[in-house]
Formats: sequence, structure tokens, C-alpha cells
Amino acid sequence: MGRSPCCCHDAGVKKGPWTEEEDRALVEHIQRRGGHVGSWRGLPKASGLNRCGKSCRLRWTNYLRPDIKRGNFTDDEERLIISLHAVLGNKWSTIATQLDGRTDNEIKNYWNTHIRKKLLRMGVDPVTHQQLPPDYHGQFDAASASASAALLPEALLWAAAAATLGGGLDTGALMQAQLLQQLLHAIGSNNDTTNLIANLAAANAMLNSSSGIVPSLLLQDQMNMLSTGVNYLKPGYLYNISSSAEQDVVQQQQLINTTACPGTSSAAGAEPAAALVSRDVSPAVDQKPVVEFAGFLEPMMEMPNLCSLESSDDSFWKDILEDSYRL
DNA sequence: AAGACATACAACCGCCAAAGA
DNA sequence: CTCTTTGGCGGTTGTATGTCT
Repeated sequence: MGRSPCCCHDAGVKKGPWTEEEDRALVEHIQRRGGHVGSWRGLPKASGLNRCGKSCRLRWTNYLRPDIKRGNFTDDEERLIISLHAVLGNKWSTIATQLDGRTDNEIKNYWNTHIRKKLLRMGVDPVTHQQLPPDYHGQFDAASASASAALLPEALLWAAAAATLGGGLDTGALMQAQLLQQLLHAIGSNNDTTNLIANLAAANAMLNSSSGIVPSLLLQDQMNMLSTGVNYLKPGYLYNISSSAEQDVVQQQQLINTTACPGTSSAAGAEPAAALVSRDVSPAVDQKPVVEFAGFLEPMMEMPNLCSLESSDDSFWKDILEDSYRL
């Protein structure tokens, strides 16, 4: 039982950076075969390369493939990566299918070297996409912390819960919040790659079209506080992640500091201001982790799989959508 | 100028699942 | 069914380059 040792372990097989000659040999070999590799394992021998077949495949797919786009990631690409990562996790290959010309390796590297650090600076856990605890002692930038909660889908749920509890239990509103949670849950737990993307698109479209799900439940000043969060699942959301938007966050933070903590130094006011935002969003209850809201909603009602959203014979989701439009 | 440290990215490693014998 | 082979994936490492002191 088991696997045969990979050829990479063979003595004499070259490792390390590829030379131009090796690149040329690999490209010419694949081009001679009309772009079809056949067996990667047999490729090194056939092409005269003293490399492991696995190494050849990686070199081709991550670097030599003609349709690879080089250069810096755009803001749009960055936003897309973050939003896809929020629902897919570290499914880099799946994420890569949504970015033309980008490889999973490139996206993974970009995440680890750029986006991950940026999220940490903003007080967002890059793994869970949830707000880090206020006493987090990592690379946490308190000045951006107040906006981080509003960046997240969970923040929408929390806002919906707060509004619901504040205005009395409303089964319709609760169901909408539950639906929102179900959407996120279904997207996150669905193992089918193709449907995952479809589900994400469906969720985006749904939230984009039905601006009433959460916003209609909130007071205007709460809406202002949550405006960035409302954008989270909309096309073109996550503007706060880009560098220009980070400035907006800082400006917003400064406004909060000056209005909520007059006479307070910016250094001393940073943390309390962050707490103030949370309190404004959830006036009915003290700060509680979002997970408690998730528990409050459960057990969830049985709902059909989101993948059926586009099927013409399934009216369930259409009805839900229409209801949500009316709210 | 030089060493230390940080950053970016290519490449490697080990595991897993699918497919075929 | 079991076993083997293979490709693919995600995590990690190695190295070149840039920046700081």
C-alpha cells in the first residue's frame, strides 16, 4: 500500500531555480505537443529535462503558461480575493479561477505578503474575517479598528440582531437575518466548487438587490455607521480595504474621536471610540461576540440548497427574495 | 559601506482524492 | 473491492532583493 516515492527524491534530479535553457526546453516540448502535456511524470525524460515531473508542472502552471498575467494586483482584484476568501477560505485554486491570468500560487503569496498584513493592521482576523478582540496585541492598528466590524458579513448579522432586539422581536426581520446567516453558512459549507461560486454570486445579487434586508431595520444614524458594512456583499464592496478607502476610515475615525470624545487626545481616544461605534450599532444590548447571535438564531429552519436558486421550477428562493425586496 | 532585518515570490514538500488496473 | 499511480492543492521554505541602522 502507499505511494511510490516521488521522482523528486531521486538523486541527481535538479532542484532550485529554473534556468532559461530549462524554461525554453519545457515550453518547446509542450508547444511541440500542441499544448498538451500528457503525463507530467514522463515529461522530463521526453523533454530531456533533469527535473521532477511535479517540478515541471509547477513551473509551467505558475510561471511559463502563456495566459498568465504578470504585474501588480489591482484594487478590484484585491477586493475580489478578500471577498472570495471570506467565503472560500484558503481555497486558492478556486479563488484563482475567478481571476483571469492569476495562479493559485500567486494569489496565495499575495495574500500572505500583502492582504493578510493589511487586514491585521485594520484589526481583522485574516482567517475568520472577524474583528480581532480589543486586547489583541498583534499588529493591531486601533485607529482602524472601529471600521473593521462594519467590513464583515457577520457585522450585518449583528446589526440585524441589534435592530431586531431593540425594536422588539419581529419574526419577519428575524427570518431575514436568519436567511442572511443561512446564506453565509450555505456558501461556506458547500463543497461543490462550481456551485460555491454560483452561490456567492447569488448571495451578492440578493443582497445587492434587496437593500432592505438589514438597512430597513436600522435607524439612519446606525445606517451611517454601518454604511461600509452594507457594502460588504455588494459588487464593488470592500472599498475600505484599498489604500484610498483606508484614508476614509481614518477620516471617519477622526470625526468620531472629535465628536464623541471632545478634548480627548487621539491616542487616548482610539480605543473608546472603537467601543462607541459598536455601542451605537447595538444599542439594545452590550457588546457581545457575533457568535452569540449565531447561536441565538439556531436551530435554523430547513432551507433548500442555494444551488437551486436559478432553477425555474424552484419558487422558494424567489419568494424569499421578493419578500426581502418589500422589507 | 556593511551588516541586519524585512519583504516578495519562486519553488519544494507532503498530503489527498480521483481514476484506472 | 483493493491497490497503485497521478495530478492537484495548500502549507512551508529558500533565496534574491530592498530597506534600515
